[in-house]
Amino acid sequence: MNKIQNASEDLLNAGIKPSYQRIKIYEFIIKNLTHPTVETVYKKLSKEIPTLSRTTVYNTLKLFEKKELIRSVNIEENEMRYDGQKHIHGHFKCTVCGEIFDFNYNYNDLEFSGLDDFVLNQTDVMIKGICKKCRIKNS
Amino acid sequence: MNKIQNASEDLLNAGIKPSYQRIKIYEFIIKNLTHPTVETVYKKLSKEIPTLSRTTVYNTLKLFEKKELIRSVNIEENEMRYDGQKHIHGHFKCTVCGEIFDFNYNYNDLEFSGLDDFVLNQTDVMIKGICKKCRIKNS
DNA sequence: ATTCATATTTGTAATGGTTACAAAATTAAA
DNA sequence: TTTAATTTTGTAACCATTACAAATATGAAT
Ligand SMILES: [Mn+2]
Ligand SMILES: [Mn+2]
Ligand SMILES: [Zn+2]
Ligand SMILES: [Zn+2]
Repeated sequence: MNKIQNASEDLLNAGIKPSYQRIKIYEFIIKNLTHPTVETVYKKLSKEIPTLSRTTVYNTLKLFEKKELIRSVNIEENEMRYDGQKHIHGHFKCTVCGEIFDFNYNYNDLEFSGLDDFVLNQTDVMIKGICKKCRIKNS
Repeated sequence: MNKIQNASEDLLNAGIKPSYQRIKIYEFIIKNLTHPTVETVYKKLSKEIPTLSRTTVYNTLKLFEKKELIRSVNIEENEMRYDGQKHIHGHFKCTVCGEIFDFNYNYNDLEFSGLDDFVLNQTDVMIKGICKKCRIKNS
């Protein structure tokens, strides 16, 4: 049922004016689902947009997140990462290679106690460990 | 079955030499279960230990975490928090008042897919929303 | 087309949490 | 007491992020 839309339409639907920079940043995020940092987005897009500013990337990604177009991933302790996938899923960080993997879990299986009358807006499940590749490499 | 121990014994059991500063920092963390920041620990203990250095607090809390005496909580995006409670529990951050609440969930209810042959070392469940007090206040 | 107001982008400076580092102080062994 | 090892301290550096104002782009009104 997902209507295929282009970047401009997505931005307009979120109430964001689709400027050139915003379209390019949005397209990068939804096409590169590797949880890139601001610096990664900036470096890659700078080749295409030589005048691009880091501040624009920071502000634009923050704007996208506020408008719920994308999500931020905070598993890295020092640097923010962004995620173009909006469906509920968890993140696994390999402490050896640093890569961040997606995984699925059933949100409805989670029962919380101690949060009566709280409003729950966003749930994040984060796991740290060793990925398959690194586990085998260091046999 | 938990044997009641004093701070020195806990530190020794973890392989940490119980210096004066380490004992005080450890006691503060296990007695103040409000997920304090480094700055909070430093400010409070400075009254008791006027010569205390921020660096000591940073290094000591990092050491405690590595030796699995305490846990770090990363739900605050800019500042690290520390937690003297080691049992598995989740963290809720109120986006209005900023307070961080503990909640319980059943770890065994969580079934992951996509992590076959991965080594899982640490799981964190974090929720953002509005706490009861703030929800009522802003009726 | 020109003027004007608004929105967006840009570059630089400042902020703030954290880390690096070496000197000072403490502890323990010889 | 010497000596070496450990711990603590204070300062400087680091670096991701934010603040801010100038520059640029957009769009409507005249
Ligand atoms: Mn993801
Ligand atoms: Mn806790
Ligand atoms: Zn790995
Ligand atoms: Zn609250």
